Amino acid sequence: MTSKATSIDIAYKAGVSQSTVSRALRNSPLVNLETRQRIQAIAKELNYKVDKNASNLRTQNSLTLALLICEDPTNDDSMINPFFLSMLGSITRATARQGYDLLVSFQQLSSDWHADYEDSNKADGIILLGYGDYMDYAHKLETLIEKNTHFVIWGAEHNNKAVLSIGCDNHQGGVIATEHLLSLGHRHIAFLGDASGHSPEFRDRYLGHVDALSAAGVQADKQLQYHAINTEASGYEAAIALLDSGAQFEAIFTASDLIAIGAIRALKKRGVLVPEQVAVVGYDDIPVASFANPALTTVKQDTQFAGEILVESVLKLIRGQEVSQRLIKTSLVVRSSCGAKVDE
Amino acid sequence: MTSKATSIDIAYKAGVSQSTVSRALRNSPLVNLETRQRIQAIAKELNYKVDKNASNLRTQNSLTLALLICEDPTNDDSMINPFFLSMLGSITRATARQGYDLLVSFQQLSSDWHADYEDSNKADGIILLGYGDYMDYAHKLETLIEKNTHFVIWGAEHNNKAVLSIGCDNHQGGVIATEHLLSLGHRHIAFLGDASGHSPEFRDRYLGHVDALSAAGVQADKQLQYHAINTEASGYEAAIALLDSGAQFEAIFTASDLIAIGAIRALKKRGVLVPEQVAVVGYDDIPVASFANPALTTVKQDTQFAGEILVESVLKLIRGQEVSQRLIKTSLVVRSSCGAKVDE
DNA sequence: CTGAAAGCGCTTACAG
DNA sequence: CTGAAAGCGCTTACAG
Repeated sequence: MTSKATSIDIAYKAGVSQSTVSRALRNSPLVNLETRQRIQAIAKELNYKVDKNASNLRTQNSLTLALLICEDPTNDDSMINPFFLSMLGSITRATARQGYDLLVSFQQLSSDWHADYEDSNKADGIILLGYGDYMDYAHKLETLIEKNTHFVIWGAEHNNKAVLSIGCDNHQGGVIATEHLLSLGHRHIAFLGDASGHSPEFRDRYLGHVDALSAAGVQADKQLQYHAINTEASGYEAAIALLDSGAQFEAIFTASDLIAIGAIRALKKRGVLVPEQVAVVGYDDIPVASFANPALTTVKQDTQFAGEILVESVLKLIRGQEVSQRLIKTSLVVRSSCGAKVDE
Repeated sequence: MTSKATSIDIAYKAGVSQSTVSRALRNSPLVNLETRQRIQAIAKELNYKVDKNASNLRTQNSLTLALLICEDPTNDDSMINPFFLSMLGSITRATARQGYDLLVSFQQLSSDWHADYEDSNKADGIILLGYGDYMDYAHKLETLIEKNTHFVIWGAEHNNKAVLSIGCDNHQGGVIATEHLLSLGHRHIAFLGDASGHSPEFRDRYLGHVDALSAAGVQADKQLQYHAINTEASGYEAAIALLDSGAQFEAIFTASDLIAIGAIRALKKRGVLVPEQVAVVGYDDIPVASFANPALTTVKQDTQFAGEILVESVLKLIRGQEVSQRLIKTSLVVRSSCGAKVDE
């Protein structure tokens, strides 16, 4: 292996000073165009790449973003929330488009992640993707704020105004899902998901659901709300409990697709036809949703767009520009699980 | 924001030289234990973190790995191969366990990715996750080899011996899937997937399939092999073509779960019962597999283990240790789509 | 338009 | 056991 070329090697070959090489490679107009091109040609020929560590050290930035995915301790290690996986994809792409690199890390709630990345100059800013209950790590957020870390957090609006959050409008998502079921004539609509506030996103979906019912003159029935966390198994159990309660219902709105898929499995197990006897609407539009049987009608969170906004926002923070909370609108993807007519 | 503490600040506070601080923080036994602890305490108090750029520049390594996921141009942007997503999760974890950071990037075949990461000292080594046909970028691999980049590639064994590949034993996977179907009494088994060699992994699965048939005294029927790429839609089409051919078959083995899910959709559409009339076995055990209806019997690639081996291998390469090609055994996950008896 | 020089914050021989 | 010093490879004021 011939050792890597440095700017000094190029300077030598081009017969100029190392400073000029550095300027030329950054395409500085200070350098004579012809010299600039000659230097760039030599750099290319020697397969030269600027040493990131050296330039970062000098400029005190890293052109890198860190993505911390905070895992739900209630989930087992092996399975990551598919919704986050979509986000990961779009964030990766958005980051690259902005000329930044992306450091990815899964974090246990327990570990000492706060601030490490920016303090060690590994990243200029941090994007946090976390499960429901941000209260659990409020303390860690405090530390981040205290240290003036540039970070943005995905999810519900935060009560600490120093925290910039970007998220989809969960209330609105709950509204459109419920309005859709109402428009299909359903009046007894069950809700499967955590409505306790432990998971602010789920709670907002539930609140949207309740508000849409009220707006239609339907009183939400507390007996039709069953607790579920974001897993298929939990959705299954919640639906079984609902079924066992003997309550009357013609539709189910779930706080997530995973819950919906579990619920559908429970309904099938009990011989209940979906959507003929019970209509189901999920939330997230994860890839599985379209493969479910029947294909799941669901509230789509635009991960593509969300990833872009998230990246754009941290970058603004880093550059000291104005940024503000932002709620992204959701949309309904109508498939067959709700009983609406669609071409397959 | 109080500006970040440096080792000099700590030295000042501890009344020692900066060199001693540096040694103490790396826990060098050269430094008196008591002094060492005092320095570490001060560092903690000041929330000091070693500047990565400075230490990397000095030591000429980055303690960072890069994961390049090469996307299949035949797939649309939005959907990443779910199998890769699992791998991403396990690689991220394995990397962290080794004390390394992980840079993640999705790469278009077209772009100029080769070597950038290691040349610019952003990463010490590279893990490549790519779709089927590595021949398409053989040239880029050449460049990597030429530059003595430390990299390992996921997938089929490579004909260039300078390339280290780690992968699951696709031939064996094809064998166990087929043996299982044979054991259930099926003799006319269709194969859905690319068998052309354009995708070496799919071809090996096919070859395993053919060999298992031969071993059982069954002649593989070329009429029962239909081309499909790794998407649900392609699986659907292949199954429709198979159905339309009028050929007789009681089972289908597909080169991937996505194909299997598409095939099941096609079978249902045509009123064919799975598994009663046609048994289906997939490949990958992606998360969707267990939610499919019926739940998919499939060949599981142990992503957890694979991620660990992949990371371990690049690290060995980086350290100049001995490493060799490695084939990881697959296992069969029996669910209901094959008609075998299982408790649900 | 170009060059000499300082310095980013570390690590590590070298000397004691 | 500790310190003074060099140097990793850049970028960028400063001087011309």
